[in-house]
Amino acid sequence: MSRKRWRSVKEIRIADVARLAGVSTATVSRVLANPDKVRTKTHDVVMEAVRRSGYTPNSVARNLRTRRTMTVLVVVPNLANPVFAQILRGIDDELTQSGYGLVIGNLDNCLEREPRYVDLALSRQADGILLMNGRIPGDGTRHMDEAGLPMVAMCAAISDERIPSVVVQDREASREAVRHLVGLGHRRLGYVAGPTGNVIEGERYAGFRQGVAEAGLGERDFVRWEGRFVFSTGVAAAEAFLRLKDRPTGIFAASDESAIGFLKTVRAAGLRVPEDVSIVGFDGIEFADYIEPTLTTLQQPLHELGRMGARVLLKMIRGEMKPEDWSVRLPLTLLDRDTTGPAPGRAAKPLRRRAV
Amino acid sequence: MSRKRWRSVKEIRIADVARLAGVSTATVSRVLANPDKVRTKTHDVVMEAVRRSGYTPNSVARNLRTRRTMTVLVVVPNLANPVFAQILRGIDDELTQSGYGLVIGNLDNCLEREPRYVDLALSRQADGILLMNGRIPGDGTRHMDEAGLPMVAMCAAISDERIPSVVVQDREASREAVRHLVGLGHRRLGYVAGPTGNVIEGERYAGFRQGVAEAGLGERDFVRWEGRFVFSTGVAAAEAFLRLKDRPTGIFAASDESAIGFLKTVRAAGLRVPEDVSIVGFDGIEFADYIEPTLTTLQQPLHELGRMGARVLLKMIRGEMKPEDWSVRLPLTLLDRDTTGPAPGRAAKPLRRRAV
DNA sequence: TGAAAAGATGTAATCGATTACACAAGTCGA
DNA sequence: TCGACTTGTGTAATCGATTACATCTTTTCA
Repeated sequence: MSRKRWRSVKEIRIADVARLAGVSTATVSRVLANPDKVRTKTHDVVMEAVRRSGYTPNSVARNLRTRRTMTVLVVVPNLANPVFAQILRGIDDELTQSGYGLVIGNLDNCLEREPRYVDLALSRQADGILLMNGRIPGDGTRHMDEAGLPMVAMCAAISDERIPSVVVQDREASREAVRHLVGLGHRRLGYVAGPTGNVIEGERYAGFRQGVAEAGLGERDFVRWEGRFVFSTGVAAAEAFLRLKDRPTGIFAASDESAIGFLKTVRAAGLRVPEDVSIVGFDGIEFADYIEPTLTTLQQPLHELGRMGARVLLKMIRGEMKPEDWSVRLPLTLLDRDTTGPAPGRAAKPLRRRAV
Repeated sequence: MSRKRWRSVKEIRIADVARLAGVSTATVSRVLANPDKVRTKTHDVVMEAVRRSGYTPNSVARNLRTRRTMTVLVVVPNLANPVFAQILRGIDDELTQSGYGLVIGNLDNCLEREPRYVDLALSRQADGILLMNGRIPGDGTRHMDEAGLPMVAMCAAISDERIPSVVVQDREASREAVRHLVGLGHRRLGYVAGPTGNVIEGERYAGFRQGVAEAGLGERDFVRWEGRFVFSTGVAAAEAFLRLKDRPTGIFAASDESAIGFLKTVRAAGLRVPEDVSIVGFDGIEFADYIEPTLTTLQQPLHELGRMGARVLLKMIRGEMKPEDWSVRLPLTLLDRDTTGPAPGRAAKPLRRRAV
């Protein structure tokens, strides 16, 4: 297929620099890694040679010899979801501080792509993995676990393995969402779900049901629509909602995107929000504050989540784990905005920002 | 700092597999790379040994020996912008098809982070680079260019170098946006800009001014607000807009996010869109269809852009470039939705989807 | 001043794969 | 049955850095 393989114009090795500087390769290496282990004079000569030759160390060779890459792999289920961009920012900040690099693997919602990234790490291209893929742990993760690869789960419940987890309190937050709706007088609820089998969805749904139970409501007092954490799920759920004879008045969506999809669709059908129906989202993405009415939602501490995940992984890589690092659970904040209001035939609104 | 370095439980090398199978390492390597170059019997014996030992090749060693990584680096200015998630999807599709992997480098809007990623590639951790950073080419890119590293610019105008570019027709599309507004009777315009010095911003602004000129308007017939491609820029621009005595009626924002920020702010101030002011965005992100009113915008062929960029880079890596690959320019589509309408004191609306 | 300690540098082994080359075994036609 | 050819496998060099150890130089201090 290929006519001629592409070749670098100049390919400078450490040996070339050594020759140019009149020293051994060991010295060049030392100048670059431990400048204080060589004489100042030598240092300057070598650095000059480095500059003149335009030398850049071949990190593949270095990684082979040192047996580490100073790189961490982050597996993201879907980059199009703005939630992950925020988390990645937190991860990156923490890693950079410690001299580590970051490689992002995007699953694009296809679990079939997972092995590709798992291999990347197994084949020593990364020193550790941050898994944000909320799947039930399968063969892939098991292999990594057996291979002893440092790894942190950034979604609930994989934690029952020997894998530490850094997560948000999905369950408690979902309960709070229900409590919020019930507090406004809503007695008939709707739940716009995430992907069935997803660990995070499982937590949020569990919290929702817990809230329902605590309100003294039962299985028949709510409707559940399956889907994913995307706009179109909200649209589909709303369409189903609109076909109901006895419609819920309080909706909890497991993601902001689906909440927004729902919102748009019911408004297009002529319903008023929050007068006819109240909606609570989950995530706290920036966009939720730019729609009309602004979305009541549970804000995740995304940046902090990223930082904590990276911090725990680094500890694991360095063999510095402490017992309390094995399970970190961060609280969320309820942003009480304009898509929630009293149930039809009720009164005013409470405060604005409340910790869960 | 670190108490004890973490160590893998079992570290299986190709030599271990060879011993287990009773063959040489060369044979194991061949079984894995060219299964048809070995006897079936041998193949089975080796594969069994691979399975039993749980061997995964060390790709760092392989990369060193073969002098390639089968990996491409993509430098993204800001992952939080949904535009890039879409482009990445296209890139990934194309690369996967050719057996290449993808590493994402996020600049997070800090140009200072660029050298980190440039080094990544210079140090042979990637076989090529896709640059989406719309900066004027600086030292970083020059080094890569000199090192002969295959690289494709996915933003306008770096193309005057020896670097191929795959871009959208920003300038033509912006002209079209102005033409659209002018066609609706708007004679006083506003331009919500991207970052000054950014190549893409330059193109879009040039197109805007070209459109203005073609409409027979002059420098005093429009206002320009500086900013970046984010929500808050739109908010700030709208605040400035609201303070004007003689307000424009047709606004062109260089990104959907800033258009949405603008929209929200002017509506909050009591203006009606499009009755009082029309707004055109640029990008065609999914969100733009979920706000109210839905945003008129120029839709980029994001997936296609990604595929083309990757395709050209692969050609470059393989030394298969043809003259027409050096400059690819993709057309956009004007999505005529609900934020644009006749200038105050004019009539109806034209068609819905128009190629630029 | 001289012996021991500390400091600077060089030599060569090493990381774990791939692959050119050599060689052995098997196949074929005359 | 013999060489020519094909096929399969092993030996060892190689990719480009790092680093243990040896060696040589300088400093320190009794």
